[in-house]
Amino acid sequence: MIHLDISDEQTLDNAGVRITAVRLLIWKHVRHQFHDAFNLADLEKSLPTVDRSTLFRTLTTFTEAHLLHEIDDGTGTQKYCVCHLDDTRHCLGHVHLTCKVCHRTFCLTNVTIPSVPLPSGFIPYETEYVVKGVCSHCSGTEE
Amino acid sequence: MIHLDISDEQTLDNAGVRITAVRLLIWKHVRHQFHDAFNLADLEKSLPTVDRSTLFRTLTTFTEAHLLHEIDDGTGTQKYCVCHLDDTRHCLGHVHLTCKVCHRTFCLTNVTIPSVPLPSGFIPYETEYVVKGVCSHCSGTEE
DNA sequence: TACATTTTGCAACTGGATTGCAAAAAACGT
DNA sequence: ACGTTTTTTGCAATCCAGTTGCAAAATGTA
Repeated sequence: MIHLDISDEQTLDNAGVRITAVRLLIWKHVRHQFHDAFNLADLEKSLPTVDRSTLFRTLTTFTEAHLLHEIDDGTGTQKYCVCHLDDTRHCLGHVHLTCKVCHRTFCLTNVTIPSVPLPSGFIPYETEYVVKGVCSHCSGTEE
Repeated sequence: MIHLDISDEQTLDNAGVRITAVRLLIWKHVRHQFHDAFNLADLEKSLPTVDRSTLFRTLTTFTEAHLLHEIDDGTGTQKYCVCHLDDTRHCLGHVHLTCKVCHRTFCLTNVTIPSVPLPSGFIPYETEYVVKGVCSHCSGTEE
């Protein structure tokens, strides 16, 4: 989870991620350019100077450091999203919306996943809750 | 959704799927061999006489005819499961469990997905609810 | 500065999904 | 039943996202 009042350098350092020129570039980019979930291909397009494998490894590093979280929205490609909340609730599990038209994915950071009764013996670790539909932008119902 | 009291031929016919020798072979196989979710690779292994592309296209045909439903359990490969209930609830959405150890996926056909408040303007179509954890078999808590 | 460690770029590879196309099978009209 | 049309199947090739080995570059450390 990131803090708004500290520098990007501090954010990486706090998360235990060694600072390099490339990592800082990538972090500033995902932090300021992407407002919803993005994937490796998105990042590749917008940062053509950095190699795909480096982007991939950096995303993995950031995810392990809890600067990003991974989303599996069912589109077949792994997506990532900046952890924007200070509390741990965010990364424990929240609802995601994915649009069948524009293929964008959004986090409902304020909605926690309702639990369901599980069969005895099954030990849960994490839950994925994804609503597929059409977003307000694509449905034309935006204000 | 399939009915227990009719023949496999009837099942395909009722679903509007033209009957061929290969389709009947595949249907009998998925219907009687797999008790939980399976993927294309599983089917390939157990039916080596049928080509992968045919299996793939047949799974697509069956899914479109609502004989199977697709599950995205986050393991990275598309899974399928026979629709075992007579009502429409089954294919509308139920909870899936996936085991991090054996990578098997199970349907909780009797548990419907609890709904959450959605932002106005978003039009929902379907919901994916997957609990990742360790199944009773792998956790050693089986009876 | 010299050396050790980590990160990066390149290229190659993996694995699952998917497609073009010709042969085989099934459906159809007579 | 026969030839004709349509659909299905098998094969091979391709696509694409993700991933890895390795040498070069960058960074950290004495």
